[in-house]
Amino acid sequence: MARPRKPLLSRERIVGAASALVDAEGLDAVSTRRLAAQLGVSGPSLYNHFRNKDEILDAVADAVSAKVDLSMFDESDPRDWRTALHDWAVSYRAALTEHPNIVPVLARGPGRRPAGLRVADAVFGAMVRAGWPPAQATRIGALMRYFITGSALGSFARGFVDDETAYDPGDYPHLGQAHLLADRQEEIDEGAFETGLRALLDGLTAQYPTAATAARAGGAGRSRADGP
Amino acid sequence: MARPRKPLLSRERIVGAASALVDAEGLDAVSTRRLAAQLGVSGPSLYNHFRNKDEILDAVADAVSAKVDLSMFDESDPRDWRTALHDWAVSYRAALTEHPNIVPVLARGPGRRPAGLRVADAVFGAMVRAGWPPAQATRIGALMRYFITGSALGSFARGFVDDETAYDPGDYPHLGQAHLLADRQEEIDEGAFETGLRALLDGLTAQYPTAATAARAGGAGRSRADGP
DNA sequence: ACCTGAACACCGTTCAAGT
DNA sequence: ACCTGAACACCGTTCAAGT
Repeated sequence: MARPRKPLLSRERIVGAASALVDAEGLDAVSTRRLAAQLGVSGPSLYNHFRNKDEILDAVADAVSAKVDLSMFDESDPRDWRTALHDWAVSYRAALTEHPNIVPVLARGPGRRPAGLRVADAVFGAMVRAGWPPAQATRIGALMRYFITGSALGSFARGFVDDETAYDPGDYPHLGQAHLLADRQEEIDEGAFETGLRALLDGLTAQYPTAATAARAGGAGRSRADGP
Repeated sequence: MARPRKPLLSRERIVGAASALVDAEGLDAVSTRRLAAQLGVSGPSLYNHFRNKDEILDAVADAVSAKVDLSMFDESDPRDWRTALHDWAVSYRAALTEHPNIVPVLARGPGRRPAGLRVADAVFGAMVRAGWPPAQATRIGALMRYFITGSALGSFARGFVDDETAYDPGDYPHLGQAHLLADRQEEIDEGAFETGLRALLDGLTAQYPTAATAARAGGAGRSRADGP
């Protein structure tokens, strides 16, 4: 065929097909050859649009980040950082659990993908506006990410086998009911997420700088070390 | 050569060589052929000891779980669940950051690997002994796992590029200092972990059932739904 | 610029054959 | 039981050739 008058491919089409393949069959099922076949082209064509396969998967992950709702950081009272952080975390987790197979890629870090950066930017900006010192705002963005991606990645309950004999009481004295976890996977993971999120927000609320502690810490102003 | 009088391989030798390869060159560098070459055998020999490559990587991950210190759950005052949970989390994270390349495998879930199960068993048992209702103890084990593996997996700072021009202020109004994060990776990730761990423990302390709430919740005793 | 087929250097896994 | 080489059906990526 050689070069067609109108390009057969685009980054968007490739990312769309790759997303569908990841969702349907998992990360391991994505090969450049299979992906190209679904797009009706030959394997090497993809390399006109992406440098390599990893870049395609990064773009798939970033498309998920792009779906995370960030409006709560603009619209709400900037002083109510707790509610905004809560609603964002729930929205973020929902976006990830809709596409669980790409989470390992997404969890590799936010720093090089535009939508992931937009998320980091929004959280950091909102926390600073709410009165958190910049160094703490950086930490909050990071630790929330840890918890959210960790919960989307490592389904705790999914890891257990639905087999009463799998967990020998001699080896695991407290796991007598563990085989029941497999059945109630979603409920348990969601309960753990909610309990953890509440604990995190309660704990952060307790660390929120009052006027007194802010005055004690103040004076130096924002330094180079406060990031990002 | 065919069959030697003394086996050339063992599961332990294979796991050891695989661990070294993962640590030195990353997950992608592990192929059955390279691994076999380092062990002085041909590729298919591995299949006499493991069903497939995934099982080898699972065993590598489990070897890391086996290094997590669990003694705090036996030795300390069972009422001091907070200190035990803290020390365990620090020990767990330390084990993971020593072998960051295997964390994606480990994060897939604890349910099928013996050392991972031993960890889940110890945490669950200690929380129940400390007075947490079983359903909450399950959640605590899960949410702590989320946070710890999330923090080991997705280094927040590592994701940023050390390039002042990489973060356009038009796109990311609050990320003016983001390129500085790359330099101070370890410090930032550790600070975020510590801040988050403290927040989680503070928040859980606030949720710890007092005698009053325990009495209110009591009566039914432990039910099938409390897992695990 | 954007596609193609051919080619290179790999993969994971199966299997019959050897001791 | 435990290793081997050969073989199968794949990979990601490069590159010259085509329009």
